[in-house]
Amino acid sequence: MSPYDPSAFPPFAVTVDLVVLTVRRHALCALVVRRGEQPFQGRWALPGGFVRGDEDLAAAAARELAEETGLCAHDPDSPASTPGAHLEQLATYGDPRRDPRMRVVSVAHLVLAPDLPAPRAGGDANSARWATVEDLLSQEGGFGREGEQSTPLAFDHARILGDGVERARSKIEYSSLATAFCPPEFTVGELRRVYEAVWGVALDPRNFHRKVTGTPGFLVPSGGTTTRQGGRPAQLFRAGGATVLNPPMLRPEV
Amino acid sequence: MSPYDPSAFPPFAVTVDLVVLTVRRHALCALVVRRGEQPFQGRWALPGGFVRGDEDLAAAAARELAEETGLCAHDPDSPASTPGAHLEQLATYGDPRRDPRMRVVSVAHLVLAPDLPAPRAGGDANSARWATVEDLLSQEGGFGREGEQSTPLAFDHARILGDGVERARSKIEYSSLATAFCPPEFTVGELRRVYEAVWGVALDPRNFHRKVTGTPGFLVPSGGTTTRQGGRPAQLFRAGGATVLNPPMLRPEV
DNA sequence: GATCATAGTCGTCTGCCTGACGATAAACAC
DNA sequence: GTGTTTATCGTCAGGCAGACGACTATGATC
Repeated sequence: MSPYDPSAFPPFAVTVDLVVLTVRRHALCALVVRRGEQPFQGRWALPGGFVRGDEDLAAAAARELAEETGLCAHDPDSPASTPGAHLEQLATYGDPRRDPRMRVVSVAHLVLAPDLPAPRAGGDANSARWATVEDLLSQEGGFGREGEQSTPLAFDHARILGDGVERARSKIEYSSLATAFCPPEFTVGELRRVYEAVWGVALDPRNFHRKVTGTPGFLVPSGGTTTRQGGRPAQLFRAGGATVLNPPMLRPEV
Repeated sequence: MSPYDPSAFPPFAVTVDLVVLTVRRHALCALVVRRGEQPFQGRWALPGGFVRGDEDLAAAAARELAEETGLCAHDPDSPASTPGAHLEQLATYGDPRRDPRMRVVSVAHLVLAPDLPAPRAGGDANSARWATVEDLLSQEGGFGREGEQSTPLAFDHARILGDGVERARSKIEYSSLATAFCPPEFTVGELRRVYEAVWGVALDPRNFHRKVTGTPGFLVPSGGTTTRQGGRPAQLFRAGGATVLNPPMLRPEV
């Protein structure tokens, strides 16, 4: 058979889905959009869309991210534009029955962003909002506290979200990525609250302070101080050049 | 526009590519096949092929693996068949120009296998062989020692292989996956040689022994001993139930 | 202004883990 | 037997982390 025989490579639709995580009010939150069309019409889903014919996967993810949030993604693998959020490929989901309409392979991406203003609705999404990961992944499917209908996420998005959250929880152990959740300048306490929100545990402020200030390249003092968290003024830091944390910052065991 | 408008989702071909790693003669080796057709005809490439229309990604990877090696993959996410090799999704590569013929998105998978007999040729591959990762990733493109032509891997397969090797190097730090390179029963020394081959470093036999035998659930004694490595008989072990190593087994720093 | 609550920062102590390395044990080759 | 190889146990010092005491500097409250 000819290598161009179409029957040799059944056509797939390829999409990108985004797990956009942030920390708001001491809770790990994900961006979800309400679906405007079938299937799963009216249900919440991860933002995403089709990859264009001449577009790289990371570019498609960055485009969708900008459409949904206005964020400019910073892909470490590509020449950096304005750094705003961390973007990395997460995993690819291709179960033949994951979309009832047709064969869709979705390349999920993970975005870690600082706390953002209210999300703006994207092109084909009725509305977008932040929801706590806890609500989204609870057995009932979430949003109880806000009075929303308690439905699980569309498609296999709960699994994708779970994978993204686990990736984030694991990556902040041995990388400096937790700073991606922080504004450009932040205090040690703010960084600690990021770890606490992502891991869902309480950390000792004194040991945490010793650890992060003692890890070379993790934090560099920016000179100023702030009192926006109350209490004694805290020193302001920026993310240092280090990307890997050695030794790592291990989660407390259960 | 209708959600079924074909122009909304340009068709892609979806393939799986395999990074099959093993340890042979104290060296980390990867499985490569010689391409029988254009493009890159005659060049070495990672094994792989098109995903079928009704096939899951992991199933496609397991099928290609069986076709190339006869190995039965053990995907931890799916109900285990005969455990033979570890298989996990690695990453997805979708640069629009990575295949000159058409738009191909390739979902790469990583396989860790014990030392195998000589590979058997797959369906559309002229021949298959093991090559050391060092040779494959050297600037010249490899195979100098064997007298082969010194050409780099086809497509973007050098990058995929590099990503797979780095994943393997990193994963054996904090998981028990190094046992996937070993036969069902193995000695501490054999396991140490796996770490040494994958990381490319020498490890202290005494500290290594203390570490792996002291990590709960990593190794369970199988009762017997062997002297197949020469010297004093060594106790035989099987892989224990633990999948994560706590505390991890960190690579020595450079 | 004194007091309190809050948050940040510096130290101490102890136990665990690791790297370096000495010593012994049990096989094989000669 | 002697030497070589590999396996295994032990010791010791240094580093790091968890637990926690102490002190500092702000705003809030009385």
